[in-house]
Amino acid sequence: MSTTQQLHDLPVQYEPGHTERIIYERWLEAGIFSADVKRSSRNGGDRDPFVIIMPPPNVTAVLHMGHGLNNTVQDVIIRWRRMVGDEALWVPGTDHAGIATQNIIEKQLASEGKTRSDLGREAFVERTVEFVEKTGGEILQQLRAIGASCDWSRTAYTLSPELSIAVREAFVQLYERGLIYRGHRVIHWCPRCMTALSDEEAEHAEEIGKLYTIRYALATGGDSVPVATTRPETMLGDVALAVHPDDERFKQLVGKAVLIPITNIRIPVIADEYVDPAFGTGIVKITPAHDPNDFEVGKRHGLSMPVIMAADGTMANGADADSRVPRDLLGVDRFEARRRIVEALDKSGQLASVQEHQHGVRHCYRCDTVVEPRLSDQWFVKMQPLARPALEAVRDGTIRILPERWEAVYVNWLENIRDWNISRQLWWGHRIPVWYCESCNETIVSRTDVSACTKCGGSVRQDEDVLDTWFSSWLFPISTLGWPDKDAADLAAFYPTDDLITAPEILFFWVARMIMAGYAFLGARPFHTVYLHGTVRDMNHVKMSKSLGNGIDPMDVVTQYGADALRYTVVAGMGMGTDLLLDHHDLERSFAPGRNFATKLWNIGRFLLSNVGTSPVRSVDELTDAELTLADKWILARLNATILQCDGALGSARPQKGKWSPEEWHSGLRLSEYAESARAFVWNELADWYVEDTKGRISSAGADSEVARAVLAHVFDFALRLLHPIMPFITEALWQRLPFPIGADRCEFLAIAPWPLPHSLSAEERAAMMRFDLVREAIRAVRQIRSDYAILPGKPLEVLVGTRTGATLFAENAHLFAQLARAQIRSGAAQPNAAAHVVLSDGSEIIVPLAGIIDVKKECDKLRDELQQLDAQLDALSKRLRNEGFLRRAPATVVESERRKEEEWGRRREQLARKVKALCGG
RNA sequence: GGGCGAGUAGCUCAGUUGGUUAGAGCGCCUGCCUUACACGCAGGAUGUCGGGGGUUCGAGUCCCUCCUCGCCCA
Repeated sequence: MSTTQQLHDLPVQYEPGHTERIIYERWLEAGIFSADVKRSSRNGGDRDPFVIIMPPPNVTAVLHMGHGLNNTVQDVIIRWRRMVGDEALWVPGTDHAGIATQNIIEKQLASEGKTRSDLGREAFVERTVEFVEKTGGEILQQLRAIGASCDWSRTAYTLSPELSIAVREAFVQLYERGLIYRGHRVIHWCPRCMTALSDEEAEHAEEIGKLYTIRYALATGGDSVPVATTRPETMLGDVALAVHPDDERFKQLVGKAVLIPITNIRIPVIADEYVDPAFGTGIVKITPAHDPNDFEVGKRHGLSMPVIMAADGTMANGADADSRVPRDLLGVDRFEARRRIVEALDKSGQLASVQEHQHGVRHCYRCDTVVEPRLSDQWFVKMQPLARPALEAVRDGTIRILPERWEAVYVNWLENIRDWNISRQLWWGHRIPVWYCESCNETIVSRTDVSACTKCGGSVRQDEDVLDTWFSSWLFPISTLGWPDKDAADLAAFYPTDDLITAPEILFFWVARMIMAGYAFLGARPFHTVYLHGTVRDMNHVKMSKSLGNGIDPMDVVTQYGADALRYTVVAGMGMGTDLLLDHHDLERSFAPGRNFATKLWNIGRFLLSNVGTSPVRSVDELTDAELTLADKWILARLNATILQCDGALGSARPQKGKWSPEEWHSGLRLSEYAESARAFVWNELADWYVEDTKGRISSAGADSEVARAVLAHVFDFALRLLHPIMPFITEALWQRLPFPIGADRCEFLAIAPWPLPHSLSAEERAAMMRFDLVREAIRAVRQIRSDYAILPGKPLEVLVGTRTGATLFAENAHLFAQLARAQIRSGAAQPNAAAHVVLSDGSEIIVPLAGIIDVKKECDKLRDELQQLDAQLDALSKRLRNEGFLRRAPATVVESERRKEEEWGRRREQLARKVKALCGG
């Protein structure tokens, strides 16, 4: 597709499937997505680097609309910066997704009647690697189809050898700095995934459960003590009952002993501030191994901590449990055990009551299984010291979070941060780089594999567990650029990066932790902007997901309507931070905005091709003021205004002084406004007015035809540049076919063509815009009359413009009336009662003689309505202008503009009143 | 229970430090196959800015209060 040979036949219909594939290939061949360290200004080059690190999708994922939206936003931004002239780098990658991937392989094995222990660790990992190798790249391939301009040569993978070095380095460094430790405590455990989870991975859900009140008999006989619990099965692990020390009701109980129902194990009643006297009966059971709060109570009181459940959630006698679990409950699932225990309590009369009870229950974020609190040994990251700089960076404007309201959520989380459990009892992931000596119990934490104890030379075994996947992804901005290699060229050229674009759901999981890692390992922010976009939902506002069956496959959309249609729809439909609503039952309707606009662009292109042709045009720079028509000046001024609007909506790409000033902070990345500005210009101004205006001019040979061709080609060129980041394919396809001035310094691709530069509007341009706007108002008035009286568009009309304000202007632009309203401008008078009348905002009048058709009553009603409305407004206005307080206190400029308004409105009112009198007799 | 946020046209949302007649897209209604485009063109309708109170010359915008909803964290 050099420049001209394919121009001649622009198909009637745009064919995205064909065009997009070819164009993407051409971009790849030209290498325009690859960043060069030498061009980065941090490396002595002449371009500012602009870097986005992609939130890595799961390696096993296939593209869904959430990815579609996320990556479209990133691509829009990176393409914009590339055109501006930055050394743009968008690093793609995938994430090994420990739990999710392991679950897939385990499911496969289950269908073969096997478990992972049947295979053994090594074979299991091997099989997973094979699976990932086969299917892993799919989502990145799909991203190419939506136009993602990533630097594929830098594709990263969290489990690659390079990134694994970073993971080990991070672990060892933090350990050496005392920020990683092994802890024995109650953590969140998923009995289905058979692994520990971090606080963030155990999601809260409000549920209606049951609150059981159970009678614990006093060991001395006599009364029983009522205890409320939502999890009666944990009773088997009780080591005490507790009351609040100040609770007068139960003071006499403290120090006495009670018997656990069913097992009759003797436990004490203790006093602890933790107990909420208002909850339940005011007496709670203490099960230190199965509740984090009870664990703290247990530690305070030196209680034993019997574990009464196995890892898979079945009842079992674990550490310290002796034989607390009765034989008939051994191996029984926790929920079944709950049912049986409740039944037994009911039979023995120890179940006092059962009430409905709303409470928070945590679920595994990967499989939704109810999480079980469980006492175990895990590795933790001490978060408070890491959080401090991350908090400071957002507070002082080093990093901005958009939309701003998420900043409070971020701050709130970091202020109450808790230590991060990074151990996962999985096989798929980075194995924890810790070895334990079998002889002397030494713990060895090492960057390299250890084969013998460094202290006694004894044999060692490596920790069985792997690290939380987020422990590798929190390093992504530094590890993908080469850390921990301090001499890595990418690190020098491209770190810190610029924007991080993701969904709010992973603000804590990932974003906050990346910021901490940036400061912890490189002492610098990983990026200056966090852009959190909304969620894709269906028409009932339910989050789209494959499993719910309300998903949309972006690839279907690309096939049917093209990537540009998808991208435009997504960008235009998504205000800052707002959700994107799409109808999965009606793709056509959902993506109509993008598809329709793409078609519109295509047709403008077809018009240009057939009317402007392909031969070179004059350069707009050499067009003189005298050559340009009012319409030319107007569209050029509007183009300039549109560039300013787009730039304004996109905002400052980076903080000018290192930190974001409040103005910069609030003005950035309003992508939907940028899209709407560009669209409105192309459609409502260029196509609806200017293209129509040029039709007559171009078809008649002569100098003016050349002027119109030049302006048309120039304006469309720049419009395509403005739209390219949003709709890269169709704009590139059209741009390649556009006529250019002879000798123009033209890039090979629109994708690397310079972003338009605006200038500030001159007074002359402003005047041209105002005059043309009046012409447009007049033409609209004629069209309105046409519509009011149902006069077919093709039927010519006569328009009388009288001798008032706009008359000369309208006469000078008679061709516009002819082209845009099929109206002939005439001077002279008409019988008032045989014509339709419109009084324009400046008092000019449009009179269309319509003898025989005119409905005088209708005309009068219309004019009287307008007059009445105007009078009401003038009333309010003059009241304001007679108000002492207003005149004294309002700024002079406001008062002045109100005065001017009164004058203008007064002029129009006068004209309207005259009209009404002439036509309606009063 | 704590924190954050939102209620503006049928729907999704803009509305910059208070200052025109409160806007946009989609949808809706009417007419039109006007030689780039019916995936289009032209015209049109639609708001007690959640309720109440206050500050002010002036409130969608600031303050108080109530109602409704959402999110995050216990």
